[in-house]
Order: sequence, then structure tokens, then C-alpha cells
Amino acid sequence: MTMRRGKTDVSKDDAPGTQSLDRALGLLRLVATRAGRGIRLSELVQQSGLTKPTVHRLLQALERQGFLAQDGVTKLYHLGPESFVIGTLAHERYGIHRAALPSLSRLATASEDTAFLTVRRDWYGICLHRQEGAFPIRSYVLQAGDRHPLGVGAGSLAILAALPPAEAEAIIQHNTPDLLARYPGFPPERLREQTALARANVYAFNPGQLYAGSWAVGVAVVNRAGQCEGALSIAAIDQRLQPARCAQLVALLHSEAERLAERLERPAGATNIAARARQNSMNH
Amino acid sequence: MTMRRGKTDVSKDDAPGTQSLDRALGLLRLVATRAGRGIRLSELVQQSGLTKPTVHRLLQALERQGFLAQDGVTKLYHLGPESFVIGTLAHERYGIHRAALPSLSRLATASEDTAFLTVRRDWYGICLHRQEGAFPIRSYVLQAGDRHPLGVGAGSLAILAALPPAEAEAIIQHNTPDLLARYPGFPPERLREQTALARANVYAFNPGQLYAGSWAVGVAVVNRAGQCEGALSIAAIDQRLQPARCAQLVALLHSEAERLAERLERPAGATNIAARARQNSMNH
DNA sequence: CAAAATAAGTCCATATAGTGGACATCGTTT
DNA sequence: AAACGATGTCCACTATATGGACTTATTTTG
Repeated sequence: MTMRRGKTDVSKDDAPGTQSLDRALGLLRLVATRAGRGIRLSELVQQSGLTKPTVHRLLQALERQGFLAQDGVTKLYHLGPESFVIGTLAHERYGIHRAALPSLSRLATASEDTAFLTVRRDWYGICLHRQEGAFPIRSYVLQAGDRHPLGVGAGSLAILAALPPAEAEAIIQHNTPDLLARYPGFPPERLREQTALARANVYAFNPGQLYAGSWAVGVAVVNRAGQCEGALSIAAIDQRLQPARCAQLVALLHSEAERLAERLERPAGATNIAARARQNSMNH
Repeated sequence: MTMRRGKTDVSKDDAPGTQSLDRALGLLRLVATRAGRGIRLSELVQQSGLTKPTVHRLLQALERQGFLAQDGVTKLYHLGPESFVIGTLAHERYGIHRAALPSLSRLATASEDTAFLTVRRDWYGICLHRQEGAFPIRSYVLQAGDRHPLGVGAGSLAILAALPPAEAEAIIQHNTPDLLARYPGFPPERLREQTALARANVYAFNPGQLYAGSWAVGVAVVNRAGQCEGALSIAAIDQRLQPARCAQLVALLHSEAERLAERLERPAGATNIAARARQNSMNH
């Protein structure tokens, strides 16, 4: 999440020829983090570590191109229509979100708590969707757009545990500095234990480690090829995740994860690939 | 669609301080155009008018950031996971796509032809989704991601006709050079006639003007505030769009457009608990 | 209601960061 | 096995993005 300028740059954006592009896309991602709420220029300056003129200029360009939109009154920056279009078109390849919506609805309705869809991206888990249930006490610990190191949070941990052990270990090692610096509740050693436990249980459990009182359970969505596509999870206050109920919810999650995996096997509107490919030669 | 380098630059990307960013985002958009199919480096070079090293470097950066992904075997560039994430998060603000899917399914099933969702972006109409029906003869004139000047195509024309006349006229004037250069079937004068006709009919009709034999009808999706959010359309071969059947399809489109408009009135991101709970019954 | 503080937005001299011609490499076609 | 077409790389040059200093708008405070 750090984007320092100058030689002290920590993040390894060191490939040449594209500094401003990296910066701009980083900003775009930051705005996405606050999806629906909007974000102020000053906060972007602070979060990115860039100077104000630079941030402003990049935001202007992103807005001109339609990837961002600024509210004329509040001055808050939001995702723009092009972001929506791009994402909609990407759905053809990464359609888990669309496919997961019914499952999330059912989970939220049945459990009355909050259901989440998390996907992996590099060494992080990203919350793509949050579906609230009827129960009146809700935690706002995890919002759509939030990204945490894999293993931090129930859905994220479920994904980590579903990966080949060697890969999971490599990810933990990669994330170690970040974990030590920003996640006091998640020392790498503890993450290893919990990953092993989650692997054995075939579900992940987070008893309020990120924020006390905010508990959650999650299960991975694994396709026929054995690859993990994401995770479904349910968060609730601790009283509502005691063993008996927890087991029920895990069963529910497993059943929905399986349904979702099946649905992913056959992408909804897609025609057969060969026909599509042949169509390409039609365009001049 | 033109991105020439040097002083001859035609497109007015002339705001300073962000040349490479503009170029990169243009490339991202080009890749999105070929969503699902992928696009070659050489084609991007050709389409963008940029040099090969530049395109390559920008693509590398976009890939490093996750907005693009390159197929290791075919070398084709596709939209990457970050594009999907960004778009998913933007859905909260621009959710017409998600909301329209059931309508598109019903339209494709009922008509057996191909149903489209088109949205406006600046002076263009963008095809966001294509839902194929059972009828075996299908045209591939319009694909998800394609963008044409507003008025070119049934959905696009429906949007143009739904705008305030003054705005529509401004759009046509803005697009005039592009229309004359690239759309021989759509001289501005003809577009004016057709817009007026579509406005009077409350549906748009395209009798194979883009490609002979590929006919289509479209209607605008207008919210309670009178704003046009997009358009639904159906394309078929000419034999299947003769007056009697055309009238049927228009009726079908109107009913779906109305349902969609209603659904858009209560955005999914609203905090209202009751509304949320009601949203849950979306699962089919 | 001034005055101070905080935020957004702008300018322009400077050097750093991106550019593209030329070259290297890989895979396919004849 | 030689020619072609495509992707990918290098590096000298200068066009380009940068950010310190400044202005303007909006909110908070004494």
C-alpha cells in the first residue's frame, strides 16, 4: 500500500519507463478501495506519499479518460464510467463475482449475518462483495475493495489454505515484512499454524484477530481442476459464532461453495471457443 | 479511436503532464474492445499509432499492475484481474449491467435472437453485453466492448433519441467528422432524420445500415428522473424483423426496459436495511 | 465576523523519466 | 535452410512529468 517517492521507494515498482503510469494506477486502486464512499485529494496525497500537484495532475488525467469521476460538490473522487465498462468486459474472464451473487444472497438471508466474497490477487486477498443480513449488529471491519495479506481474515485464510503448501509458505514469507509492520495480530508463525488448521478442517476460522469481537468463518471455492477461485465467508459477532452455530454455517458455506464452483465450470453466455477464435479473422 | 504521435495528433489529448498515461489508458481500452478474444501486440501498435517499444513498455507496466494479462502461449493480451476488481467495485455506482442481465436473458430466450445492452459514454455508445438466443443464424456485427458514435446501431440510436434534442444535435455535430470518415452508411443528415423518427416512435430501428442484412430494434431505458441510462436492443437477420414481428419485439423491449428502470431506482449500495433485504430476492 | 487553518487547484524552471530507431531473438512458413 | 513476421530489448537524446512555491476556495475557531 506504500508508494514512496525517491530512492527510498520500498515497493518494487522499479521497472523503468513507466513511473507515472504506476503511480496513476496505484491511485486508481486507492480510489477503488473507497468504492461507493469516495475519497479526498488530501487523503490520496497522504496514502500515496506523492506530492499534491502530481496526484492532482494524475487524477485529472484519469478523470479525463473516464476512469475516475469527481463529485462537483463534495470534490470527492469516485470510480468513473470507464472503470465500470472495463470491469464489465473483464467479467467474461473473471466472472466469479456475477456467479457468486446468488450464493451471497442466500448466505446472508439464511445466516442473517454478513456474507463476503474474497478473491486472490498476488499475495493479497481482496474483498469483492459484502452482502448484509438482517441481524442488527454488524461489523464494518471488511468492506468491498479492502485488501489484506493472504491469511488475514477468514475468506483470505481459506484461500491460503487451499493453495499448495509450498505456495502458501512462499506467500507467507513474501508478506512477512508487511505482516510484522501492519498486522500485530498476525505474526507469520501464527499464520502458519492457522493455515495448517484450516487445511485440516477444510474451513478457515478467524476468532476476532483483526478486530476483537469480529469473528468469521470461510471456505474456499475450488474448481474441478483443483484451483482456488476465491472464498465465501460469513462474519458475525463472537456470540453468534460459537461451535454449534459455527458448524452449521460451515456446512452452509460448503454447500454454496460447491454450487458456485459448478456454476463457474460453464461460463454463462460464452459460446464455444473455436467459433469465437474463427470470428476474429472477420475483422479487418 | 485514433492516437497519433507527434504534432499531427488529431485526438485532443492535449492536456499536459500525462502523455504516457493517456496512451496507456487508450491501450487498455483497446484491449477491452477485444474482451474475451485477446489482442496481439502488432495490432495494438497499428490501432494506436504508437511505436512498438512504447506499446510494449506500456503493456508490460499494465500487466505488472494486473490490469492486463498476457497469455503465455498465444502472446495475446487480455484484461487482467485488477480490471475485473476495479469494475466490480464500480458496479456500486454504475450497476446497470448487473441489473440488466435477467432482462437480457429473457429477451434472448423469448426472441431467440441476440439481445444487447448498450450504454452511453461521452459521444459514443458502448455495447456492454451480448446475449445470444437459440436461432442458428447470428450476426457478429456487434460484440461486447464495441463502441460506435451515438446513433450508429439500434441501441445507440435509441439512446440518442432519448436525450434532449439540443444535446442530441450537439452530439451529432461533434461526431460529424468521425461519421463522415468511418461510417459511410451514416451521414449526419440521415442520423438526424432517424433520431427524429426514433423519438416519435419511441423505439429505434436499424435496417442493416452498418452491415447489410443485420437489422435491429432498440428502446431506451429511462429512469424516473427522465435520464437515459442505456438501451436494450435485439438484432436479427432482415427476414426476422419485418413489421409484424418487429412490433412484437418492440413491445417486449418496452416491457423489459420498464422493469429495468424500476430496478435501477433503488441502488444496491444504499444503507437502508429493508431495501437490502428486498434486493436479496434477486436470486433466480 | 475577522482570522487562522485546512483543502483544492495552478505555475513553471529543472532534470528526470519516457521515447523510438536500430538491433536481437523466437517461431512459423515456403 | 532461408526468409518472413512477430515479440522483445537497448540506450542516447530530449521531450516530458515533476514538485516547491504560490493562489484561491472553503471550513473552523477565537
